[in-house]
Amino acid sequence: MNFVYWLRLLKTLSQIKGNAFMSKRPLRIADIAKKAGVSPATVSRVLNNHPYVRDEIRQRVLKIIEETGYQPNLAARSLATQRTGILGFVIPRTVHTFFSDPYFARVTEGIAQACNAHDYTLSLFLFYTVEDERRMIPRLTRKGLVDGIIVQSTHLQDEVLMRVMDGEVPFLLAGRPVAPLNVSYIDVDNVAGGYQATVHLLQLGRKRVATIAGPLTTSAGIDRLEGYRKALRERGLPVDEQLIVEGDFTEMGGYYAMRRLLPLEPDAVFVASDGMAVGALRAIREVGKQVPRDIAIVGYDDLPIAQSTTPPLTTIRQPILRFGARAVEVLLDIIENGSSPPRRVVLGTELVVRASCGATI
Amino acid sequence: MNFVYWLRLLKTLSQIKGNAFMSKRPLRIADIAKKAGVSPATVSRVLNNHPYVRDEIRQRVLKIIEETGYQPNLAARSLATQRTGILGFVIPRTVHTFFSDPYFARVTEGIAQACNAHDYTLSLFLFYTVEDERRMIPRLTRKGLVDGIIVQSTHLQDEVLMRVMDGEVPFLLAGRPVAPLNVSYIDVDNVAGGYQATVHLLQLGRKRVATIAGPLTTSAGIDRLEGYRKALRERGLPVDEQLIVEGDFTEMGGYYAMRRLLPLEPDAVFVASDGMAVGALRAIREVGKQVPRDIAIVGYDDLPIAQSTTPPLTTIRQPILRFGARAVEVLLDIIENGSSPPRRVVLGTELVVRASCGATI
DNA sequence: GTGAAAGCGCTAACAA
DNA sequence: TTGTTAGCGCTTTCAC
Repeated sequence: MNFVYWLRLLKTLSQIKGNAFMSKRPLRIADIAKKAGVSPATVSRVLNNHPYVRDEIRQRVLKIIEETGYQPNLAARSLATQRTGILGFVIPRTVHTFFSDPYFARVTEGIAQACNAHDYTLSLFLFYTVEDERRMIPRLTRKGLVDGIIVQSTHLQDEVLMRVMDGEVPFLLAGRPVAPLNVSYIDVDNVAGGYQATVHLLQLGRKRVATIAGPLTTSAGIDRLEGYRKALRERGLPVDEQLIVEGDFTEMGGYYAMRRLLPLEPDAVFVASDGMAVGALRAIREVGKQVPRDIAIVGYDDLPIAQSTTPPLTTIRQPILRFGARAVEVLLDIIENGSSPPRRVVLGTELVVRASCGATI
Repeated sequence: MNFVYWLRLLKTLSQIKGNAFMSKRPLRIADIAKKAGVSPATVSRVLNNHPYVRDEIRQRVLKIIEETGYQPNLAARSLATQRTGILGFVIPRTVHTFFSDPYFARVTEGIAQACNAHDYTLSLFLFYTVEDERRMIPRLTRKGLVDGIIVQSTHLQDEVLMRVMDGEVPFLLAGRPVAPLNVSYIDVDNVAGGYQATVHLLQLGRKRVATIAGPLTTSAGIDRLEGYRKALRERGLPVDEQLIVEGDFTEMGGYYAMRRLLPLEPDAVFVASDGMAVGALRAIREVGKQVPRDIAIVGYDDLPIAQSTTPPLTTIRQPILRFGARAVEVLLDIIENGSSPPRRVVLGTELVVRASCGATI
């Protein structure tokens, strides 16, 4: 019994059993048409919910589709319609916190849910090296792979953004671009968020309010800091540049930023992300100071972790899931109706008071 | 100047500037062929690195492709080759911790990196509702969308798994299936990991070693607990079922599990994930006990957070990134060479000693 | 309402 | 080595 014979045997067996070991040829639209005694065009109409199909025939076709488990071949459909039903979510190389910042997992979830709801498939493009970007971007930006792209906003002049802008595929930025580009974006009102947080601390009577900012190469970092400055300015308070330390949205970054801040004896800190706030709490605990008694803390994001720190974090809630969902909706709108004029969607934030700010609840 | 006129103007402008505002028709292979004075077939050969193309011609074609920025239409290629160049990563609805457990973000990263390296695109299928699954699975399991699927292993008899097994698309389970199915999977040696952790605690002289297990509906939960049992058994120690508490891989779950354990006064706990360990540490801190003096802790995963807890976590390191990378490799192998015989890949674990176990380093 | 036929843009077998 | 040609499976005019 030689190998080829054995292979053929297996193949036969698998066909008899009808399992997928070596699968028979998938059904095509023509097969369904024949079984239903209609033309492929009619089956296609049924598939795509076109009007002008006699109801009796529609039912007959649907029944056969149901019985056979027929699924249209998506590659063929894409070729014919010039649509793939896939949306891309792109994280440029310069966003190195995709993993360490739970924020991104959450946004991804929001986008995924919205894709499910709108019957789109989500493709994730995580770039790590220049080589990754060089190879994948050209595909991404040509028709035939994705119908639209959500690009995570990042450093000024990021190459990914430039090339996506230059491409043929509709796109939307997740996060305001740092430079004032004429593109569509969706963002959270980070200035308002930073402002809310800082005002809250000031209203609680704190005198030396410091901030651990996000990376000042990102609009989120810049805007939250701007909100902080605005709050001080409006109340006629001086902005002490020493009390502003830049972090990188990671726990470690928050820890080290807080260590730099501690000798300056702030009595409150607005930390521009919950992740960094966790690190800041650790730094404070290590020197034996108490939160909120000695130092009050307000974070940003309202990730689940904010409820589990000791003490629980007062924080600025971003509607992260809704952010992802809206991003998909806006992108679909752009795909349908063109990218002009650019869409600008800004979602609001909300102060969530817990224990770390020292407010009596 | 009415609206239509204005639109037409913009369109003209955009064409002059050559930007993508309203893009001209993308180039096809025939256009390149004409410019190069060869046939489409030759261009195709160049594109696909076929031999038997005269070098001079190859260069000429490549030059034109370069100049024009031509990119082949992927839908058309997919239709012709019956390959899409897309791999799917599926998270069934019953895995509700995709967001809260950083483990998944990490695995996703590993898979994404490997996809980049192998020139595949990654599609993410996060299911939340039965409805999601009902609608998306049939697509997923028919040729034309993805070339292969990585399915996150989950509860016994999960519907997703059943339907993927029944489909036409090659697949690989991430995580041993709970039931002994005749399918390919990749897993970490969780029994060995649980064993290592428990033995370590016993060797440090701990007498009442408890465990916070993962969900016992998952193979990871089951196997890590089995490792714990095995360690006690081998040393002739009794397994006190009271000292085994089931968690859910979340921080909250770890917290509550530890609260149940505290009255039983264990002097050590093997916690089956770092996330749960963070919760356990919090519960211990709240009752004023000290780690590792009163209670020693060993976690599982070696996520970055393990380095930032107080005290830093001794833990079992899983090669998560490598797990994702290997998963892709094995899946590609299955796609190339068929799913029979089933592949079984099991990666090793490693004990990382930090402070929480009380070992003098 | 329905069917015939012409693509969608690429690959691959076959012929030259 | 290269070109010709026939699909890949679906949608969509256009005619009936």
